[in-house]
Amino acid sequence: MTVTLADVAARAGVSSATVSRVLNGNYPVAGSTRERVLRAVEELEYVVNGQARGLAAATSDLVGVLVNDIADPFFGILASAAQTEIARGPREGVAAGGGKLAVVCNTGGCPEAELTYLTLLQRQRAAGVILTGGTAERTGHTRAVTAKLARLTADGTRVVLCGRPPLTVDGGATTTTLAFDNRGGAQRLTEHLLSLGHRHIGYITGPDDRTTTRHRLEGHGAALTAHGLTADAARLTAGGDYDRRAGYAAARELLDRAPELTAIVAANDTAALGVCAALRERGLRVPQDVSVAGFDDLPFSADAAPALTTVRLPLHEAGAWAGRLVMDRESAPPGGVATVAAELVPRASTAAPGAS
Amino acid sequence: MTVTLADVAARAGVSSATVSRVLNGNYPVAGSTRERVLRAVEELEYVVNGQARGLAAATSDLVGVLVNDIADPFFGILASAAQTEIARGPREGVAAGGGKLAVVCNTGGCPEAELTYLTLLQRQRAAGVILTGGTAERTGHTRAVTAKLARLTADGTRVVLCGRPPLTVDGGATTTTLAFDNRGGAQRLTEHLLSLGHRHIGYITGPDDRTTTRHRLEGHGAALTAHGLTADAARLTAGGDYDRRAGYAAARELLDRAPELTAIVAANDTAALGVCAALRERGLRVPQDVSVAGFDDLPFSADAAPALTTVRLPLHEAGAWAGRLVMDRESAPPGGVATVAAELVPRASTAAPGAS
DNA sequence: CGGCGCGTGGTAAGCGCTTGCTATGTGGTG
DNA sequence: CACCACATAGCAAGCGCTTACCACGCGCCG
Repeated sequence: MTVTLADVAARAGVSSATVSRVLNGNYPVAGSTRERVLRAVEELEYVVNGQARGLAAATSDLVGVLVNDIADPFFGILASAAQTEIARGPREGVAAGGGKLAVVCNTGGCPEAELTYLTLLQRQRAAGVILTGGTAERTGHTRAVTAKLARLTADGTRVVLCGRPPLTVDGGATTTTLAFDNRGGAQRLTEHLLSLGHRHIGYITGPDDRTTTRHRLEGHGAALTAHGLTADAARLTAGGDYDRRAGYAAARELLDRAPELTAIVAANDTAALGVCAALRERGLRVPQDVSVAGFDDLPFSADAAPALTTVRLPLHEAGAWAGRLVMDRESAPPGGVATVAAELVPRASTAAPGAS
Repeated sequence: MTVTLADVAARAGVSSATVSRVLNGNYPVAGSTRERVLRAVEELEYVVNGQARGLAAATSDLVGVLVNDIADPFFGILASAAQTEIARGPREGVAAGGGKLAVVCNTGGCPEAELTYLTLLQRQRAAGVILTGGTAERTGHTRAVTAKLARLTADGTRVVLCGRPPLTVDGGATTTTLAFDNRGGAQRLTEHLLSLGHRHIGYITGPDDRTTTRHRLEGHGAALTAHGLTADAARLTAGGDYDRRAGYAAARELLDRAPELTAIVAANDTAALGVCAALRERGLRVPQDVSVAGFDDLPFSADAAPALTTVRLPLHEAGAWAGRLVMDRESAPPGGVATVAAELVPRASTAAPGAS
C-alpha cells in the first residue's frame, strides 16, 4: 500500500542506501543517479516514514509547547510565535523544509497534566520542549517537573522556559529561561496609579498558587510600601482567576467591601474587562469614578472603551525567541536566564481620582 | 543511556515480548510476572519509545490540527477544544492516558504552507488531521488538497474538516465535514439590520479568495435582495482581512465614500472592533449614529462597549466535535456532512437608525 | 605502466518495539 | 493414568530507515 524506500530504490535501480542518501543529501551521489532517484520519488509519490527515520537516526521532528490553554490569547500569541519559529527551517518559510512540528498541549494549569504531557513528549523523543506561563508553586510538583526536565535534557531534548521563573536543576545547571518581569511591571503600574493620586487601590489576583500571581502581587505591594502605604490585603484584594468572570466577580466583591476605592488593578487584561463590566453595571464610569488597569497588553486592550492602561509583555517576541532557542538557532542568554521587560502602557482607563 | 525494553526485560528476568505485553495489556500475562515487570519499569524509569512502537505497530500518537493562526481567538478556541478531545483518552482526563498529541500548524492562510504541513503530517503517519477555517478558492490548490487528503485517508489517517465547506473526493466519498452556516448567519444578521430600518448598510469583507468571505458576503447580499435592495458592492463594500487593522481602514474608506451609511457589518468581530475605533475617531456614536455588527461572537465581543451585535458560532462545541470525530470516538454525521448553526446575537451595538 | 586514492554505490547491521508462532507446564477429563 | 487443552512465556521476524564499512573502477602520479 504505502510506498517505501525499497520501492523507490527498485524503481530507480539503485540500493535503498542510495535513495536515503539522495534524500538526506549528506553523502556524495552522482548527478545522474540523483536524478533517477528523484524521478522515482516523484512518480511513486514517496513520502518518508518519519517514525522509521527517527528511530534509525535517533532524531525527532517534534517540539512540545506546553500552555495553560491555547484559547487564551496570552498563550495563543506565545504559541503562535513559537510555532512559526519551530516550523521554519534554517531558511525562510515552512515550505522550505527543515522545520519541525509543534505539539501544543493544554495543561489547563493542572500540574498532573503537565507531567503527563512531558512524559508523552518524552515517549516521542521530542527534540525540544517549551514550557510557557507561570506554574503552580507546590514543592512536590516543582521537584517532579525539575526531575523530569533533567531527564529530558539528559536525553538530548532542549528545554526552554518562557514566562516562568528559572528552575535550578540539581547540578546547578539552569534550563534556558525567558522570565517575564511581572514584579517590576506590576510595581510600575501601581506607581503610575499612585502618582496619579490614587490612595485606595483594589487588586484582583489570579489563582492562588501561581508564580505569576505572586510576582505581580508582590510588585503591587512593593509600590505601595515605597509610598508609605500598607497593603490592606484582606480588604483590598480579591480574585481567583485570569478570566473575565473572575474579574467581574472580584470587582463586585471589592466594591461592596471597599466603596472608597478609586482604582482597581486586575491580574490581567482579561480580568480587567470583567472589572469594567462590573463597574458599568453599577453605573460607575471609567476612569472618572474608578480607574482600571490590566496586565499583558493583549490585542483587544487597545480597543476597549476606554482603552485599557496595562503593562505590555512582548509576547510575540518572547514566543519567537523561545522558539529559536528550542531550535538551537540562537545561543542561550548568559547564565541561561534572560528577563523580558514589562513596559507600562498608560491609556485612557486610568486618570486622577475625582477628575471629571 | 536511555533505557530500552530489553533492559527492563533483563531486570525482570523475562523476555522483552513479555514486557511489551504487560505494557500494552492485550495479552494474558500472569499476575506475578506482571508485577515483576512493572516494578522493573518503575525502578528503571522506563519510558517507551513512541517512534519504535509506532513503526512496529503501524500506529501513531499524533493528530494534526491545521489553523490559520493559533493566536487568533477564532482558531484558538477551535484548537483548544479539539486538543482537549484529542488528548483525552477513552476515559476522563489527560492523565488517564490513551490520548494522542495535537500538532498545531499555523498555515497563515497560505495554500502552500497547508500542503507542506499535510506532507509533514503524512511523514509522521499522523492518526488524523483536522483542517479548520475557510480555505483559499483556487482550483489548483483545491485539487492538490483534495488529492493529498485522499492519499491520507487511503493511508488510514482520519480527516475532518471543521469550518470549511465539504470537499468531494473523486470516488464521490466525502471527508467528514463540520461546515459553518456562514451564509445563513450573515443573512440573518443583515435582516436584523434591515428590520431595524437600516437601508444604507456598509459591508467589510475578509480576504478575497476565501470561502468564508464569499459565503458571508453572499448571505448579506441575499438579505438585501430579499428586501428589494440591490447591493451596491462597489460603493458599499471594502475590506481585506479578518483583523482589526483591516476593519479600521475599511471603515474609514467606507465612511469617506458613503457618508449616508447608518450601519456597517464587519467580516468578523475582530474587524468590527477596528470599525468601532474608526467611528469613535470620527466622533460618530455606536449605535446612535452608526450601527456595527460583527461575526463569530468571540469572547471579547460581549464585553466591548457597546456590546457587539454578532453571529454566534459555537466554536468550542465545533472544535470538540471535530476532535471526537478525528479520534473516532463518535460516528460521522449522516452523509459525512453536518452544518453547524450560526445564531444571531443582537446586542447594544445595533439600533434603529436615527435613534438617539 | 602499476598502484594508490578518491569518488560512488552496495551490503548489512542495527534502531526499539510488536506480534505470529512455537514451546512448555499445568489441570482437567475420559 | 494418559492425553488434550489452555494459560503463559519465549523466539525471531520484521516495521522502514540510516549509516559504518567495504567494494569497485577510474584517473593520476611516480
